[in-house]
Amino acid sequence: MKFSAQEEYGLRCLIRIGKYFKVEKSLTIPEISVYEGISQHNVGKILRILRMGGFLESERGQSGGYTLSAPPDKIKIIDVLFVLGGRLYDDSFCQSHTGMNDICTNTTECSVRSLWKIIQDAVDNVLVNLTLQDLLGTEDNLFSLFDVAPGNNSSN
Amino acid sequence: MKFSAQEEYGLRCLIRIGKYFKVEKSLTIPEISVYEGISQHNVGKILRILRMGGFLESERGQSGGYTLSAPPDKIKIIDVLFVLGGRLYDDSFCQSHTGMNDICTNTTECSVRSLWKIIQDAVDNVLVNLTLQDLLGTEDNLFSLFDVAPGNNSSN
DNA sequence: TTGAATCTTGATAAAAAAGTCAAGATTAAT
DNA sequence: ATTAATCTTGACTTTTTTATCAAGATTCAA
Repeated sequence: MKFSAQEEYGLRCLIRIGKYFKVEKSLTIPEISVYEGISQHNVGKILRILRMGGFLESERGQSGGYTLSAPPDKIKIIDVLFVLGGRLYDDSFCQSHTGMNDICTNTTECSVRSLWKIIQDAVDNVLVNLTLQDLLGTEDNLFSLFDVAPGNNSSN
Repeated sequence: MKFSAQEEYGLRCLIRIGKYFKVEKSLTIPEISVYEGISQHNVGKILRILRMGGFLESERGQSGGYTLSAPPDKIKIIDVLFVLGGRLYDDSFCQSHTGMNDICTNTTECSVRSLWKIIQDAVDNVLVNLTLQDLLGTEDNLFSLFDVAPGNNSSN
């Protein structure tokens, strides 16, 4: 169970652009590349995905660059992650045999699918109200939303 | 955010073997291959991982095969998934700069890491008390553990 | 209108994951 | 002992994901 590089980099680029929303400054691919340590080509590729997903707007030309297509508190992280990396469990998978539980109980596949669905629900529950705005503040702000102690990295 | 094929197949193989635990029957690679529709070679590769992780025991020879190394209610799914596919977020990553929140707040990387950690915690919370035993029953049994309606596949 | 800076796109290359293969080692039955 | 059935291991091939490249299109300023 892993996040893809696209999810990691995509979210970082979006946060980076989001930090400049309130000063109405757009960011260029070279700028983001330097800030995030991702190659320009890769930044371009990732921003294309975010743009086509409706989260960014771009302007060409000498004074071009990328800006958010909506205020940070209107951009839902759950939607962003879906565009960047899909979902763990897609309901449509088992729609073909909804209610046919006699089949599902005999296949280990459906036991596993059920577990994936439960995990997906747990993740959705975390993300459902989370917006880009929540990721623009300090780390502490984010943790406090979920009652997680900031410095609880086990030992040390 | 995806589960790997190894996680999916590994869990299915483990559940399959677990279903025979109470009748004390071992399963062979060819049997599991047929049951789960996975090639024999791939089953062998996956079972090796589970065996080295301590969840399975194997016996060679003409009457050989695989059995659980412990009763299903003693095998924690969280441990199985860790061996099969690692974790979303590893605490050791940020241990090097615990408390240095002034750095973390300036890098988008740490905003994202914090989100990964929160999601990992949510998943752990689902898995912490889940054992293989819970996956051996019917689909309904599993859903009832988490208050999920069995037939809630949105529309249809 | 020329040039420089930018985004855009499809094709290509590199890396990682998944799956396959072949040869070997062990065991039990005959 | 011999044979047949099994697990074991490392190497190999294929597929998917990730990252790079090159050529093009757009915009602004001088």
